This record gives sequence, C-alpha cells and structure tokens, in this order.
Amino acid sequence: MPQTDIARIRRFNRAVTTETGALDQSFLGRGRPLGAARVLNAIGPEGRAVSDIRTLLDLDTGLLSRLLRGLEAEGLIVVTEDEDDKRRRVANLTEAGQQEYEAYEALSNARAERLLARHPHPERLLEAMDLIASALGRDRIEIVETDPEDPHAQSAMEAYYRDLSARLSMGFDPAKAARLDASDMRPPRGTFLVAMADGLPVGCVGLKGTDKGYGEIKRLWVAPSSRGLGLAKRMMQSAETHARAAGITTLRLDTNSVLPEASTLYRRTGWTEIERFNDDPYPDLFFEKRV
Amino acid sequence: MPQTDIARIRRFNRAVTTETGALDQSFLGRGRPLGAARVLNAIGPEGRAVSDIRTLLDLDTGLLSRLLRGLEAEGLIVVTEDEDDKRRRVANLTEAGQQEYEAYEALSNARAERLLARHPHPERLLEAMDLIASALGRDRIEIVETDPEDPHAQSAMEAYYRDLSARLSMGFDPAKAARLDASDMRPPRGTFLVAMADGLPVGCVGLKGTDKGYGEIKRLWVAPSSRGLGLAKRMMQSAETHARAAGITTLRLDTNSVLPEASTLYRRTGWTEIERFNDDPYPDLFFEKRV
DNA sequence: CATTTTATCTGACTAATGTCAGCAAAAATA
DNA sequence: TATTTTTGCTGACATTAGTCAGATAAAATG
Repeated sequence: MPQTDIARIRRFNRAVTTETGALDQSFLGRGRPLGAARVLNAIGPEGRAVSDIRTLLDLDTGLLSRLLRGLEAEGLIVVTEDEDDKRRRVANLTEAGQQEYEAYEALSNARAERLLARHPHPERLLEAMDLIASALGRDRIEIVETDPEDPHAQSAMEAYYRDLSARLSMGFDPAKAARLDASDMRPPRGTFLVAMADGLPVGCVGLKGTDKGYGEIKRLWVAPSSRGLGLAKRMMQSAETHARAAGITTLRLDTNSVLPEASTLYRRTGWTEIERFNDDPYPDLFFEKRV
Repeated sequence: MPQTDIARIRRFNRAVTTETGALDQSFLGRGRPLGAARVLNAIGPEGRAVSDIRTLLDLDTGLLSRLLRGLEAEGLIVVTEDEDDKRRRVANLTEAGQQEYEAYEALSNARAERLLARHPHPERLLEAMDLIASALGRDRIEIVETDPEDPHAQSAMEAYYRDLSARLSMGFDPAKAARLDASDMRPPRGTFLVAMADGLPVGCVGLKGTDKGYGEIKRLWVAPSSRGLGLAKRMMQSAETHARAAGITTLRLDTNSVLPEASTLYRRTGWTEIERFNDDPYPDLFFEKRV
C-alpha cells in the first residue's frame, strides 16, 4: 500500500479518535463513569434485557451486574424479571433515567448537528459517513424478511424510486406501482427482504407471488454506499431460497437497460433473457430463471 | 436535524468506535496496557519531548512519568535531558523499542490495508476519509511557510497539476513550469505556503518575487476534501501579508476560466481583471491587486 | 425426575487509570 | 540577585475496569 494511503487512513483515525475522545469527555461531564453512561445508553427508552446489554457492550457478567446495581441505586433504572423466562431480567429507565438518557442523547446530537451545520456540503459528509460505515461493517449487513409496509421497507423503496427516476429520462410515477402489489409481497405468496446495516436499510428486494405460474422479482435496490460488496447477489440468492420454499419453480423479472449492472448480474447468475411478458412502460429487458 | 441524518451519524459513530475498539484489542494482544502502548506510539522513531507527549495524549504528569518509567524498565525507551533546556526531557526508542513500535505500526497498517483491499473502490473510501477528517479537524488546518522543494510542497503541487490537467482539455506539461520558478518562491524574494491538516498537505499557494515591479501569486490549490471551508481565502490573505512584508506593493496572477471558483474568489477579494501580461499558453484571465 | 445448561448475582481480587500534594532543579522574569 | 514559573519526579490514594470462582434459581434436556 502506498505511503500516502496509509497516511490518509492514519489521519482519519486520529481525527475520529480525537472526536470520540472529546465526546467521552463531555459524557464524563455528567458525573458518571463512562461504563455506567454506556449501559444507560444501551438500555434506551424501550428498555433492554440484561443479556442483550452484555453482548452489545461485551461486558463481564459481574461487571455489568454491578453497573446495573449502581444505576439502580441512583434511581435511574429498574430491573425486573422477564415474564416468559424468569431467569432473565430486563432493565428499564425510570422517569429520572429517561431524563439522563436524553441528556446524553442531546450531547451527542449537539456534536453531530454542529458538525453538519458548519459543513458546506452536509449531504456529501453524510454520504462519506455512510460509505465508511458500510466499509467497516460489511460483514454486519443482515438480510431480514420485512413487511413491505414497514418503515424500513418503505424508505428503501422510496430510495429505489428516487434512483430510478434519476436514471430514467422519462417521468416516473412511483405511487401507483407502489401500492398495487404490497399484498403480493407478503408470506405465504411472496416476501419482501431488506438488507439492514446496523439499523439502517441499505438494500431491498421483493418476491411477488402471482397466479400466472411464475413468481416475480421486484424492486432490487442497493444503497450507493453499499454497492460493489456483492449485496445484490446475496439478496437475490435469499429471494430464490424463499421462492423455492413457497413452491415457486419459475421466476421472472423486468429491468431497464439504463441499469447495466443489473442485467450483468442477472446474466451471470443463471437468468436468461426472454420476450416481454407485461405491458409496464418502464422496463425494456425481461428475464426468467428456474429455481 | 432530520431523524434519518441523526441515524446515519449514529451508525457511523458505532461503526468507527467498534473499529477503534477492535484495534485497541489487537494492541492489548502485545501484552502491554493501552496507556503504555499509546505512549510508545506517541514517541515514535524520531523521539519526542516528555512535555509534548503530555499535551498530545492529555496525560497527568504523574501518570506519564510512571508510564515512561515502565517502558524504560522494559528496555524500550531511554529518557535523556534536553540539551537546550535542562528541565525538559526527551524520550527516544531503543533498538527493542523500535521493534515494538513497528509491531504496533504493523497491526494498524494491516487493518488499514485489509479495509482498503476488500473495498471495491479504495480511492472512493480514501476520499470519504479525507472528507471526514477535514470536517472534524477543520480548525486544525495550519498554514505553514515551506520550501517549494519540500516533499509536502511537492506533493501539493503535483496534486495541483493533476487537477489542472484534468480540467484543461489541452495537454499540460507541468515539469517544465515546475522547475522554473522554485527559487523565486523562497524568502526573501517570495514564499511558498502549504496548508497542513494533521500532517497532510491540503492546500498550497506560491508567492513569486520578480524584477518587474510586481509579485506573482502562483499555484493556488485546495484539496477536494477541504473545499468550501474558506481555505483559499485564508491562504491568499497569508500570501498577501508575506508580500507586504517583502516590500511588494502590486500583485498579479493568471488563471483559467475553466476554474470559475478561482476568478470569483479573486473578484470578491479586491482583485481587478487586467490585460494579459505574459505569454504563458494556459491562462486566459489575468488579475492585479495593490496590497 | 435427575441432570445439565442458562442467566444473573455476589465476593474477593488484580490491574489500570486518574488525581493531588509536595519536591527539586532549571529557566525566565523582575 | 531574589522571585516566580516551568518541567518532571515521587508517594499516597481513589476510582474505574476487568477477572474469576462459587452460589442460586429457572429452564431445557435426556
């Protein structure tokens, strides 16, 4: 690796560690050791099981137990038995705990906000952050089955439509197509898969069940920050597995030649081009695959 | 700030803290507490004054003193008196210390290298890192007087030429122009200023002394990652100050209309367009300013 | 139902980090 | 030259973080 590349990464590391160091300092300003602050943050307004906190923060059982005891003594949390499994315990914020939690939130939001506010191109900065977050967490992208009307699924689809209308020169009316087939992309007929990276959607694909003897793949999308990581392939494989499980033997899809990456992917993964099989105005390429 | 922007920044923060946490873990693998490892790293192959280490790592005098004692006992460093100021002390790595230092370097380089290697667009990743490092450290950009043949100055100028030939459609031969006026951009006739952000050059400008009754501004460049921060303006102001100090009363410069940001800046900061005053083929706009 | 596993807690430590007062030598300043 | 400031060291502590070996109760397993 060239010397300057190393220097650039080093500079990034220094900048980022100073920044997180400064945030930690400001957290300490609230008079609580960092460990306790982190636990409070991990619990969050929804509450969280003790075992989850442990895996999340990678803490020793003893250490965590004592930190929880401390927060309890401060009156910030209550730890109660889990009803389903009485070995497990769940931590929840009290009224006072909520306030403390929000104070910490405000501290980090303020830093984030200041950073964005003083930057000439906030969106560029956010995109750079997305890119790096994806690069660092590439093996942490999870593909999860989601209801097509779930907010994450919706926001992924909206991004897909934005991308599409940016690439297609002709006008494009997403709202119409969107509502039409939501019900066909739910089990048991079909499914909708969202790729989640650390809580944010970075990709999606829909499997639509039909009565015409074949299933359809719809809305394959990958966020710009996560492209080139083979995510589309992973999602397609997952969709095919779901199709087989749903008893579908033939899959079809349509796409547009302004998205050459897509057709390349299809050709490389066993799809064959076929004649137009619908009268949708947007696509101009049609594929089929037996699964 | 919109909810999703916050989520994006949060995701970035999580990704980055897990990454630095993992690096810290791998540092711990060398059997030395983090504090000591950090001190060893701060000393570096060139050695460093104890007081500098203290401000760099923000350590208590007592704590640092003990950490140094520990490293000394391990035979990794020697701490000697500063010759100029006998109160101060300077830490230097021993043979064994160099080896340990390099082992730590190798650990972080390996992480950096792996990150770059597995990314589909390493250059995009590095640019994103530069952007973020600049955004985080924007008040840490320093303008320093540098010899035009210094490596930092050279690499800034090379970047300038790359930028220029990318924008100019016609061919461009930097080597010729480059060598010509290096000696005119040294005190007392002129100067060369480099904007340094945490050890890396992110901008430059040259002030060239001539015998024609005016000085010339040359090679104004700002790295893409640092654009929009008002750096060009700061560098120009600094160059003008140097010009006044060198007894120059009139400044001239040439530029090209393919760089509209540049001419806008000049017009806004008191420069007036004049007739062509040289026969250089590349520029097509000429400015003058009294200082 | 006996045994094993899981989830959590407690006590007893060790290691690491952080803080503070006081000291001594050298340098800077009045 | 007397005084103040700077630099770094040491000792004495306090706090935080991390580890480990039981102990207990509930759930899972055979």
